[in-house]
Amino acid sequence: MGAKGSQTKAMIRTEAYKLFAEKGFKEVTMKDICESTGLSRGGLYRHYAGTQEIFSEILSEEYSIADRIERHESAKTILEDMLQAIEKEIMEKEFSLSLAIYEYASMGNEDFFIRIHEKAKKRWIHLIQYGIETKEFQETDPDRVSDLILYYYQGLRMWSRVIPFDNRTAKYYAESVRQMLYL
Amino acid sequence: MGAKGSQTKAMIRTEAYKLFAEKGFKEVTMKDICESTGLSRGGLYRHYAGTQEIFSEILSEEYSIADRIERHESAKTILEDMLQAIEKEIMEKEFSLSLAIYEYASMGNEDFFIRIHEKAKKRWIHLIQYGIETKEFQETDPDRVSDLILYYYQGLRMWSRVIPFDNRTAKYYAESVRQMLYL
Amino acid sequence: MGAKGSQTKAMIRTEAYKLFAEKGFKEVTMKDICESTGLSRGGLYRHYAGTQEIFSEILSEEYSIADRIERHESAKTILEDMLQAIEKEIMEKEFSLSLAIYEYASMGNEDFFIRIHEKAKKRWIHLIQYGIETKEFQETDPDRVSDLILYYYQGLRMWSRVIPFDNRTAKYYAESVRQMLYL
Amino acid sequence: MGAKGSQTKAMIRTEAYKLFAEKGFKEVTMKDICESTGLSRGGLYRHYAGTQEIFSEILSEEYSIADRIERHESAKTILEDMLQAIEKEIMEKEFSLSLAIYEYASMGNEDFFIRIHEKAKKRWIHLIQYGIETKEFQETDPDRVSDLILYYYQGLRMWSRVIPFDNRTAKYYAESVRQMLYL
DNA sequence: TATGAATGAGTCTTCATTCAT
DNA sequence: AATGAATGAAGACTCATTCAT
Repeated sequence: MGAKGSQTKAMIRTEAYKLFAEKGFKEVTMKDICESTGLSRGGLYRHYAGTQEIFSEILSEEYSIADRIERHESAKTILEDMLQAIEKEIMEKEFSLSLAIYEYASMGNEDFFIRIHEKAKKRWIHLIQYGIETKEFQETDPDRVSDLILYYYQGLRMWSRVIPFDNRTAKYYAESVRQMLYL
Repeated sequence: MGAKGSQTKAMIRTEAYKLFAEKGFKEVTMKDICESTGLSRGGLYRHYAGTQEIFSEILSEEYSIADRIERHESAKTILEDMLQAIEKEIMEKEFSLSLAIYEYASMGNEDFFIRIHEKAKKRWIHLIQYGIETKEFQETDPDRVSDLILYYYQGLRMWSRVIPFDNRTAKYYAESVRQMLYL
Repeated sequence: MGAKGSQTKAMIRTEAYKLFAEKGFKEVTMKDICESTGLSRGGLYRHYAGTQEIFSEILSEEYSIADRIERHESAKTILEDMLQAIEKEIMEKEFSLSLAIYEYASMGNEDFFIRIHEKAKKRWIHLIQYGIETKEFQETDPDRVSDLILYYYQGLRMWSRVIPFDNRTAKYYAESVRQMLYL
Repeated sequence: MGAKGSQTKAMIRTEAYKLFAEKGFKEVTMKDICESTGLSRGGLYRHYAGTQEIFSEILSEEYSIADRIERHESAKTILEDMLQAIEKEIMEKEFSLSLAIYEYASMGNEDFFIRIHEKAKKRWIHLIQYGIETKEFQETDPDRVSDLILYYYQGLRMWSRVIPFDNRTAKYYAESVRQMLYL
């Protein structure tokens, strides 16, 4: 695969991302992607064998970005950075793959998401424990609180597609997390 | 519509429910429902014009049940009843329409769900305010806390389809809500 | 078949007539007729085995009426009566079965229409010959002129469904026929 | 669309023409056309979205041919050419789209035919006026006579599908028109 | 006679996928 | 690499027709 090929693949992913964000996973067809990219049937199939393959590459990209979050000094700084990132994501619902991810996961691709979820949970547990150690956070059960933080976030993320949010809703999230953690 | 007709319709809904719970909304076809019910194509269409119609009748049933929750004496009793109902629902994921509902809502049927959500939120706000008045609950912001309770629940409900929960996860929910509210 | 039965049949024909006039023969379904008459599927089938059967009975009625035209004294009087009847029919296009008849005839029922046409032609030839004898009409070829009169009429009748006529068009018909025949 | 594509489209039109001529518009299905052309369902739909689309392209071809009739020197020559073309068409009923056109027009596509009819009428009126000027034709009302010529032709054309014509019938048409026009 | 539930065949339409070019 | 024609399977939907009641 030469340089041109990987450029085309990247372009396909970019276009497909928009479609998945808009319509979820199940409703996007190879035909749709042909039309968005301007490629012919055969041309598209040369790069990707189906929507699953495209979507799973998009996800890998997504989550490798999610992993890139770096560590700062204080637990508080890290927390505030994370909250800010989440708030932004919730409000930019037009770019959210939440429906697509959920559909995809429900179609027999649970494993990938279990792994993602476990990773995310570990990160939160880590952070909470660290904050407790540095006396920045309350003494709480890190396992329980990370569950709350994660599923609350998932709930928000999902329904932001459906329910028109004012930014109060996103603010509440940050506030609730702070109340759970800060002294 | 005679007795036989409405029996058949009820049977169709029962079978369709299982399919929607299993595969979500988009993936269920009229053909699937034919096969599950043992009806012919024409026979099914005599009763329902499409999956949308069946699903929306199932939802109406569902939510009219959800509305039937009555009021008890103390805020605490009501809360515990609600938590128990939720816990049960999360663990019985095979009966959950969550994916189907989410897909259906995302397909241009937002209004119905906004209304449902508003109703549920009002119910929680009411309960929280009532608990504060009776000195059973802490002084909190009912709006914010009800958001947390609702979206956390939605997140759990959704991902319970995908992530294998131990009952710790459901217990955490109840515990977190209690911590947010009780003195 | 009791009195009630033949009443129901007559009612079915009346309703079906409207449908055939509106949509032609091919497009009318037994279901349509059920709905128009308010009868159930089984109820309708008890009386008629299909749209063909209904339509052919309607036609028999139609043409037995057409045959009922009586003879008057002078050729001129008879001609004027015929022209008037035709003019009326052309303008009342909403009651015209022309499309339905044409479709029906083209579906393997030619014989019936050939007979009808031959009868009509004979009638005109007769009239023209009679008029020539009584010196009311010009000496023309009755065979040729009756063709003109009949097919011109058919053309008008058909396209009156499609092309919006002013009554000039119908008047022209009468005028042309008069020019062909009168001295 | 490459050369192969437009060849296939032409082939589809050719085959569809035969079917429309044989069965009218309403009775021809995409499946029929698949079978005639030897194309698969998807293959056919790649070129045409439905019978309407195919038929309307066939009509455009038809009538663009009809428009191609050129002007000659004398009114008489032109008239005789026209009559000959018409006579030929009437006798070649197996190639006549008359039923199909009539059905199609009656299904809400009146406009197209009104325009066609108006054009044809204008052409006849022109010719008649020209013939009167050149003293080749009698002084008649061009409007009225063109109506006669056109609707007589339509009537003939239609019923030639149903009634077995001897060529006398077609000859009569020409003769009648001549009698109406020539001195 | 009449009802309306049910059947099954038929048509429409869309897609994933393949393949010759 | 890319095109776009073609396939065939799948699903939606409609109807004529039958049958138990």
